[in-house]
Amino acid sequence: MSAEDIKLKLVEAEEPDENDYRLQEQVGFILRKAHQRHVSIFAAHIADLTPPQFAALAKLHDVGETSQNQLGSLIAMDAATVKGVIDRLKARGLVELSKHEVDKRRLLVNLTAEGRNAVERLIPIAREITEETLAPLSAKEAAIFMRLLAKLA
Amino acid sequence: MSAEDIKLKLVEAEEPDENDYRLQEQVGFILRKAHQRHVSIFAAHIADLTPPQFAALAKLHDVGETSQNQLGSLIAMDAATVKGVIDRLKARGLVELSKHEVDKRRLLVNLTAEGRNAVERLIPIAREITEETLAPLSAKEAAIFMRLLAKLA
DNA sequence: TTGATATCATTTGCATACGAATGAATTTGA
DNA sequence: TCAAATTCATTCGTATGCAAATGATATCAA
Repeated sequence: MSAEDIKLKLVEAEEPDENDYRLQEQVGFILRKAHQRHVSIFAAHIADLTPPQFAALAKLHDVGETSQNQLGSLIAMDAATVKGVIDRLKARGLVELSKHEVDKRRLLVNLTAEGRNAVERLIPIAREITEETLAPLSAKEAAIFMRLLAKLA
Repeated sequence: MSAEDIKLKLVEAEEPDENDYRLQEQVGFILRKAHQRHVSIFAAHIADLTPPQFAALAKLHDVGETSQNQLGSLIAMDAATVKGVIDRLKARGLVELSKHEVDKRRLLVNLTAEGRNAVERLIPIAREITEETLAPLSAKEAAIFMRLLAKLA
């Protein structure tokens, strides 16, 4: 093999052909699919709430009363998105809103009794959802995966 | 320590307290955040296309003419979603549609010359997006992560 | 052959998700 | 103190994403 051939081979190995882009192997694409699969598993276990709605309820259960924006930042939703989620939870009587006495800009969000009951009933199911989502991995693999995923997010 | 205490301790270790559900540690939640981060990186590099739109173009570039539904299954989009994506690409002149001669139900999708130019120009950038998305991981970690992520998706 | 099924595409309705613009209230800093 | 900057929330527009219903066409099976 000539020096030229070797160089060619190295270049091939390092720089993939531009015409050969494998969508199915790109992180973004697989991340999107993994997320889709999770949402589907979630829906199969909890039909009447979406993952974002449950996230809002679970976080409220965890931290108690918060402003709408603050809640949004805790569950990674921008202001516009969290508003829609909270509006729908409010319409269903799972959360209630009130005005902050001191800072009149803030809208405080709280679980209602019904909302609290719902979260507490659903948390065990949410654990099953996590388990089923990770089911394709062994316990060791799952631990490694979660560590690396957290670094990416 | 009494037998009762030991049993209590074991139960605590195996069955997490129902009141202590850590949203931030659930796969679904982190998956959603990782996906959000990727979309944000994508948008910073490619402002005029979304990841699904690019996926459609890249896949068309890869496989050539396909029916709309077939394309959808190749890029993990249901019929309703892929229709919207293709409609918008068509409106921008990046793909063109035609009817299948034999099977009159099918709508064939093709890249236009402009669409082909766009994909070929963007593929190197898409590689950078993948790289930046995986940047928090070492090369070894990234390889492991991709293997495990693929198992989940 | 034809009736039951299945497939392809479309439409509607609902729920994220986010950028950008707006308005109200608060905080900062010169 | 008071004008500028920031924060909180809302609204609008656009783009996925999916369930369910519908219509057209194609395939299968009795």
